[in-house]
Parts: sequence; structure tokens; C-alpha cells
Amino acid sequence: MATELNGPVRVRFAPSPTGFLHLGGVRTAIYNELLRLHCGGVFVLRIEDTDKARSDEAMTRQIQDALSWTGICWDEGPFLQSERLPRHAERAAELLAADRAYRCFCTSEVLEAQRAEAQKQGGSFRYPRTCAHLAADEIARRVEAGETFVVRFRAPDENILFFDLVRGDMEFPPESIDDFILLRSDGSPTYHMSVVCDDIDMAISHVIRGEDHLSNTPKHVPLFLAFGAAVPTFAHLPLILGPDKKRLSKRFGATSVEEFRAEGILPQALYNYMALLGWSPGEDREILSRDEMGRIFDVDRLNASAAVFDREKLLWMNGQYILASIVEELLPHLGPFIHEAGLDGADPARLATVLELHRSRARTLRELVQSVIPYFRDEVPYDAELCKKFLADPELPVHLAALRDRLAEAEFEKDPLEAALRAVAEERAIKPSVLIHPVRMALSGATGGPPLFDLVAAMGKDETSRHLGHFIAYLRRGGTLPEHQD
RNA sequence: GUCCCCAUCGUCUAGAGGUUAGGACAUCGCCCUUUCAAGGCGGUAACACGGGUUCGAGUCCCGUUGGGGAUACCA
Repeated sequence: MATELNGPVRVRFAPSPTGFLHLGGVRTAIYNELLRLHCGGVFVLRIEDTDKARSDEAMTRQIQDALSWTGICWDEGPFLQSERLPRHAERAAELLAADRAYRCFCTSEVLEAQRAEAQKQGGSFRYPRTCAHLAADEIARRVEAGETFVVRFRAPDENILFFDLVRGDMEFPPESIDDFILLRSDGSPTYHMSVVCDDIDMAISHVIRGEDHLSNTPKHVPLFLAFGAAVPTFAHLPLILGPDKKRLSKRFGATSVEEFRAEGILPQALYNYMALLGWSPGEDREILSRDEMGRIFDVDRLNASAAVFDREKLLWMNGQYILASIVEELLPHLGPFIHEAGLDGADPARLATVLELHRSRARTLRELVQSVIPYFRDEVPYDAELCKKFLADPELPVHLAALRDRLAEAEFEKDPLEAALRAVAEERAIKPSVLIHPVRMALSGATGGPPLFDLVAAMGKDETSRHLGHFIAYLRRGGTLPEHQD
């Protein structure tokens, strides 16, 4: 299916503010933005907050913040659908006047019973058009009598055709929809009425949304037609699945933008990863910026099958972004993690130095900041299990004491430090590694980390001396905790 | 139940009738290295099944199975 998209588009992202921005939502927003970036045009943000019971202003704010954080930019809006309700009712009235819609006095109780019966028979329920052809005077009389009614659309009896960028030409038989409701008995528009009305008023050319709307589309298409409006081109994106191949749910971890942000995922990484979950640039490269993707975005490359969200790969990609960023670029995102780690008062220059040392070792910003805590604490906690082989060497405290004395007069730069340690090792006829590993343990409490002499240099003379002193004492005590502060 | 959609390594995917079925994550091994990462090199690993169509099918058609979605006076 070759799809030549030329000229500017008008796209929209229309979330309902019923919670945090979900991964599926971000991805939909991303593809909207990418199409807009590729073709030029306008990206509209519309908040579908007509369900007052489930929407509130804070959530609306929340969604905008999450989009902005992710790096998604819209050109127009946000428009609140709730503010357009009178317009929707007005347009429904036009349909009523043109006899493309009609008043239906059937109560939901009656309909419910009919529905239950139809399902018991093993079929699907369609509104039986009980009120489709009431006489004008009867309608007038019942309205006059105060009977409540809904407004129903006269669904077409022909096949419904539309084009979907992901699935190609779609054709639905008329039975797949019924005379669905446009206006509820309280006069408020239903979702179908609102979306179509807004998409027309906002001149939306391409509707990119989740696959869960695919079966709503046969309702929307004839509505566009009834209004004499151009039917937009659709793109129904497959759903995002969890590791169990079921709809992504909380029980496998984070599902909202907020949560990934709180874990220390960079916005660019989330954007990049989500864009590739269901779309591929057709080349082997996977690390792509928003602008690059916008340039090469091609709707033909949207995948039609559902994708499993792979947290591991997101983490890997985030690591790639951390690795590719300089500390100055990372810093604006680090605030909450620095606070969480209790490093608010840390010397900024020293913080930057050690963050740099650990950049290639972290997959999230949280991990990165956590890994740097050892440089800022007074006491290093030693794990007897990890220190086992150091405790087994009775000579070690003596060697380390000698090293400590030597380092006290060394220049605290990487190379001189290394020279000093090697000299001590040679004098004492031991291998450098006999000193290297315990020094790492003494200073960081860990067995892994950045190159030792970077670590020592970053730690500084005073801290190094103090930690070494503590560690030597710890070894001499045989690995027990200190009885009191020395 | 009914309608609709989907189906390549464990996962994301490339593949538009003829490929040793390619890449990435994960995994395993090796190299680098004082360690842990990062990086480099290599390995394991896939066309759900059954029928067609065709000289030839991962690619086209039908069916089966499996998964998902929709079946509201929710959006």
C-alpha cells in the first residue's frame, strides 16, 4: 500500500483526562506529532473531558505537563471539549432538522431487556428502530407530554468504506452499526457526536488514534458524510501489550509518563523508544532524535500488529542517552534524584566530576545519582561478605597503612596516584592488584566502579586518608563493627 | 455469543514471490581491563498450523489455532 502524503496535515491528539498520561497515549501523541513534523501543518491538542464525573482540571494539567516533558509540542489548543457542548447540541439539531437523525422515546430499561434477549439468542443487538418513523404529530405530542427522548442517527444501509493508513481499505457492512445515540436524554452529546463535530470544526485531516476506536469508525464515517464534511484519513494504531501479551497493566510496573520520569528515564529516551514500538524507520539505526524521526517518518511503516512493551530495552536506550549526554545536559533532570539521595548540599563541581565517572554505568538517572553517594559520606559501610578475602590476608592492614602514608604526600591526580600505588606495591613485593581492590572497597564499599585512580582522585586527599584509616581499623578488628566512633 | 483486527528469534523489528531470513534488546562466550560498566568480536534463537495459487511462498488466497479489540444514554 503506497500512501503518498503531500501537503500540510491537521492532526489532533484527544486524550480524556481520566488519569495520568498512559504509554499508549504518549505513543499516539508521538505519531501525531511525527506526521505533523514530516508533512507540516498543525497539531491540535484537544482534551475530551465531557465525562465530568471522571475528569478534573488537575488531570488536564497533568496531561499537558506529561506531554511537554516528553518533548511533544502541539500548535493549537488545548481545547476543552466540555466547552464545546452547546456547539455539539446545535449540530445535532441540524441533523434532526434534516431528518438525518430522529427522536427516540425508548427507555434504557426496555432497550436493556431487548439487548439481553438478543445476546441470549446468540446475536448482536441493534436498536430495532422502534421510533425511526414516528409521525410528526405523535412526536410533537410526546415531547409536549414531557416524555424524555434521545436523538439517534439514521445509520446508512450501505456498506461503510474508509481508508486506514495502517490497515488499508476498510469496509464494514451496515449491520456493524445501528442507529446510535447522538444526544442523550439530558441533551448532552455522546462521544461519537462530540468527536466528529470537533474533528470537522477543527478541520482534522488525519485521525491517528488507538485500535480500540477502529470499531467506532464505521459510526463516525457516515456522520462526517451526513454533515457534508470531508472524511479524514484514519490510522488506527495497534495496542501496547504487557509481557503477558495482554493489555498493558500496572502489575508489570510503570505505565504512565509520570512514573518513568520518577524512575529517571530521560524524555528523549522515552520518546525514542515509544516511537519505535510500532514504527520502524526501515534502517538499522535505532537511536533517533525527534527531529530525525520527523524527517523520515512514513505512515506506511506503521506496524499493524500489537507490540509488547519491553522495559529492558527502554532501560538500555535510556543508558545510551545518558552515555551520549554531557553532565551539563543531564543536570536539569537530576534535581529530584539529588534531593532523594540527600546530596542537595554537595559541592557542585565535585558532583559533576563523579557523575561523569559513573555515566556509563547507569541505566537510569536515579541509578546514576545513587551510585555517586559514596563520594559524599563520612562513613563507608563495609559488607563482611564482600570483604572476606581482604580479612583473610593478615598482611593487608600493614600494606594499606604504608599506602595511606604514601598517598598523604602524593599529588591527587590520576597518574601520580597510580605511580604512587605501584611504587608501594613494588617496594613491598606485592602485585598492585593486592592494593587496588581493597582500596576500592575502603573508599566506596563496593567491588565495582570506575577506574580506581579516577575514584581516588575524585575522592580527594582527606577523604581517602580517612576512609583508608577506617578500613584498616575495620580489618584489624577482623571485620566487626566499630564499638565507637574513632 | 456476535462483529472486527492481528500473527517472523523470548521481546521490538527488517523483509513488498527467488535472502546463508538481516538488525536491536535480552541471553551465552571471547577480547579489552585492577573491578564494574561502556565498547569490540562471536554464539544460541523465528517465519503458529493446514490447505491452495505458483516453476518457486515468510511474502498472495482460504481455513484452523492463538492473541487482541468492540459490542453503553463511557470516552
